[in-house]
Amino acid sequence: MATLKPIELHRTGAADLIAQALREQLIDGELRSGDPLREADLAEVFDVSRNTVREALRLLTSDGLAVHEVHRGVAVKSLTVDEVRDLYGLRELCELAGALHAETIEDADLALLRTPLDLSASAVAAGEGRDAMTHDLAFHRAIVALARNRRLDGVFVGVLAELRLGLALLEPSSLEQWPARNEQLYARFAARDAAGARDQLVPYLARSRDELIGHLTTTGRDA
Amino acid sequence: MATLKPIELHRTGAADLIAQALREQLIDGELRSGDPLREADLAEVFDVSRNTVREALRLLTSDGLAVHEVHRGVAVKSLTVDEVRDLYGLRELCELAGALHAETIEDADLALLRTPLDLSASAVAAGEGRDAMTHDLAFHRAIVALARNRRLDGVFVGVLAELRLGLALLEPSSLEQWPARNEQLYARFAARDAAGARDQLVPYLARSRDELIGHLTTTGRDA
DNA sequence: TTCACTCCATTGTTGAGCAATCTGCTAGCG
DNA sequence: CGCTAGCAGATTGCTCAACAATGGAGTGAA
Repeated sequence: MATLKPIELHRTGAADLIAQALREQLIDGELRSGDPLREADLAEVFDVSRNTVREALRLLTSDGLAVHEVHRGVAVKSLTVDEVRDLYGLRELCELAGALHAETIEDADLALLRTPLDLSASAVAAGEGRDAMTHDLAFHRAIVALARNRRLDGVFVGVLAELRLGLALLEPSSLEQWPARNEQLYARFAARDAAGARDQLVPYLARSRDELIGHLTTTGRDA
Repeated sequence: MATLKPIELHRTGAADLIAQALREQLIDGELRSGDPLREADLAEVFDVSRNTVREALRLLTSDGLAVHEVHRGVAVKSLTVDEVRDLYGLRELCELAGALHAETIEDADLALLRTPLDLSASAVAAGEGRDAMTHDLAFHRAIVALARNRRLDGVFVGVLAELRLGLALLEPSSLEQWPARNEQLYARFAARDAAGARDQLVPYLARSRDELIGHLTTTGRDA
């Protein structure tokens, strides 16, 4: 056994692949809130059977990214203002749980915070809105990961995925202030200052939330 | 329009019904961790097609109640010790979020805590282990509901559902101390004492967690 | 306008079928 | 005796075609 192939640890079926493809179209904004996801159409696009599409759609709906009404089909979820509020409440809970561990953060973990921060900043500079957001959210995921609770991580990625439904519609210009704010937040972690991180985080999230809510209420009933 | 029929607000398809039936068998302990869920068998039992069973199984796996390996099928999830630890960590987060609101709790909310408490106590007295646990968990759900965040509620019910996979295997005798401990907890809420509730809750959960972990490690590798 | 009805697109579910893959058994081999 | 290869049965992954059930849009009459 000269060389071993570590690939394909987690093989996935067609339904999972399609669900993932749809997820990516969601965060790219190619699929907008409210768009119907018709089984027959998707079956043709992905060249699979309708049954397989149905499985993929079940996955999306249980992720909370789509809604399913009997005999009326599946559509991309529309976030209401109340839902955004709840999502941000949960997001705050997750991130604060991570921030609690700022006291005892190790250098290796600090590096895991640093990397997406830099990537996000350069993406903002390059005008790559989608990448900027992806890396920004990775930064926050790294914060939550400090709590070392995989289940919590799972909840958080679910929250972010749903938030992205709305976040995808924000103007790119609103991203420009993020690097500076993230940098301030990072400084609190680097200083092992948990209370400071907390005090930084709460208004940060409140501001982000209000921005999204503002956008939702001006551009239309919901997103 | 003399009489209106308020039923069937949320109609459900066959797949949802089957998933729900399986969920109930899980909490009843009729299905134990590790049991395989074979498509053909279930299709015959529920008298539906294999495709419909597959959809139901997708739902269960995305609930975290079952695991799915490609070409090897679906089986009832086995909780590892690490997962139980993570689940309790998340559970603590949820319940503490609710306990924060003990200061401003209203009488109506207090009643919502009281009812499941009494139901649980009488179920324990009657030796109805399953009902006792159901109402006990409803009590804790009511605590989380104080945070008035539906998304948080959703996370919490998911956590409880997974925990029940292990909880179902506990001896009924270990339930007997619960009413007294719940009563103490309730007293803190009735006194609008958030800090007291918090100090009561943390060791409560730690004890419950250790009991479950102890059971897991003695009776077998995992649950 | 407002029903009532009809038609059509879409979903819900079935059943059969085949390829891919896993598992346990058996035969052969040292 | 132990070990490996390979065969056979069981199970899953996915497809396809069909039909029933439902919702929505359009049509026409009151």
